[in-house]
Amino acid sequence: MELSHKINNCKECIYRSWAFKNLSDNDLKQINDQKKERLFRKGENICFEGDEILSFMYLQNGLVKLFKTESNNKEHIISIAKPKDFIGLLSIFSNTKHIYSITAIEDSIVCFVDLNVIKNLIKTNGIFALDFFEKISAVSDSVIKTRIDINTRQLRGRIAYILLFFAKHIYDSTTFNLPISRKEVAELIDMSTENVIRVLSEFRKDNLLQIEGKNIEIKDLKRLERIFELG
Amino acid sequence: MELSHKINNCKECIYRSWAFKNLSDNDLKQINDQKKERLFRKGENICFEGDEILSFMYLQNGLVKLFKTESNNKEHIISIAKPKDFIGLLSIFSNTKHIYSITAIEDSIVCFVDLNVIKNLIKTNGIFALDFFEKISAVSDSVIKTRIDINTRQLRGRIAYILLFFAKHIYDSTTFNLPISRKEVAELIDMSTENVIRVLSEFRKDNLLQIEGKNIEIKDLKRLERIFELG
DNA sequence: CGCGGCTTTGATGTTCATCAAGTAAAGTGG
DNA sequence: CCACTTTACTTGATGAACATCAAAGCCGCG
Repeated sequence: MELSHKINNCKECIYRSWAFKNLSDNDLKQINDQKKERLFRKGENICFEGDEILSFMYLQNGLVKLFKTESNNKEHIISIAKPKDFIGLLSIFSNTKHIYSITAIEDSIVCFVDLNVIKNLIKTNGIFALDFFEKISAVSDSVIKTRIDINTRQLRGRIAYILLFFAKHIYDSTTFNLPISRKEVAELIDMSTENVIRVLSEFRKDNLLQIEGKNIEIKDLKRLERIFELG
Repeated sequence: MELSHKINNCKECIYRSWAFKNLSDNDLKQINDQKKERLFRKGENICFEGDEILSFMYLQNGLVKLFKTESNNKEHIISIAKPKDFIGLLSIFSNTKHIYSITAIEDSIVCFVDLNVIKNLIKTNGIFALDFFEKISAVSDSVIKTRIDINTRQLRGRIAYILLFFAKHIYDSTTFNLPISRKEVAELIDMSTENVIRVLSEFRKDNLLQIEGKNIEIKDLKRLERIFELG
């Protein structure tokens, strides 16, 4: 990952196409003048449950997890956000405090835009408002869809899901380095760590996967997809 | 329920406070002129998965369920919407077709507003845009939170959840008529119909509930809440 | 080097879905 | 309105899916 490349001008930001394509130079300047970019190292916290929401947060690069700490001190991962995702979900409009914690699971660059600036743009630029909501709606809908996909399946289907998720949506390759621990996989798809490991081993023995620590190669994509489909 | 009372003027609609409080008389007229209200009888379908999205739908009265039909022809209920909820979730901004089906589980009045009128208002009335997104964000966030609440609990906790949901959020009473069948409860909280019945019987035997068919009285709210908390 | 957290495998018991079978309730057509 | 059919409800018995416990190896880190 190229982290030394610091984007200083929104106008030239490669992610501008996202929801900001219809901003005038003037509106864009509003964002550019006060936005802050920050690099978070793998494992670093970006925000905590209960923190005041001050910014709209946009993931430029890397990978982060949204999670909740349960009463028994266990963590439950809600979703994994990838580049171009806005992070923090919709609570930024309906809450004053973050309802989830966010941590980088790979070195990540997050762009912070003052929430008031965004709100002001929504008020004054109708085209932007629609573009913007189209995008953030898609993210929220996909979180709901994912939770259902996971919870209506049993263990093998869930593991298949998460492997396909990383292969297709994150790394666009059948070979990748799993960015999270077995324990975190468990927290993400609601199963025990032991069973995550067991099912992965089973898949390896069945020649579906090749595994060396965090390094995973999907050797039979078709069959893995079928396991996902069948639940 | 008073279904003969047809609301003809948005200006006097008791639900106007919702997200439409800051509309000028002129803007309100735009909505009023083309909105359509319709009564759906218990069991009637409001829309199907795959239908084109033409309207913003707002539940004035009654109760509806959002669900998906799985490949094995089983239904999976995503959420139950109550009066003042907009129904259809956020997909209305990021999709052209409904991703869930919606059916009335009690006689319900739904108000349909042409989606283009809403989009136009978002474009031209910034205050409205913000009010509006604040409300619909809250609904989406609550769907996500609910799915997590349910799926991180085991059977007794899930049944406790659903009983408390109806008692607190829908009927505001510890005595109520369960509007859905045991089977639908099962589809909503991801468990088998038999086990829904079993846990309900168990709660009855433990003097937590009194049950006569669909009629349920919560006799020990505190203990039910504790069961929910403990999972 | 040693400690704590992650990983792995096996053994055990719990939770839960499924199957079966019967009763009650709710539609449906004559 | 009644016989008939279907759908909902209920309970028990069984086995599958899964979490939990236990023990040991591994790895990174101070």
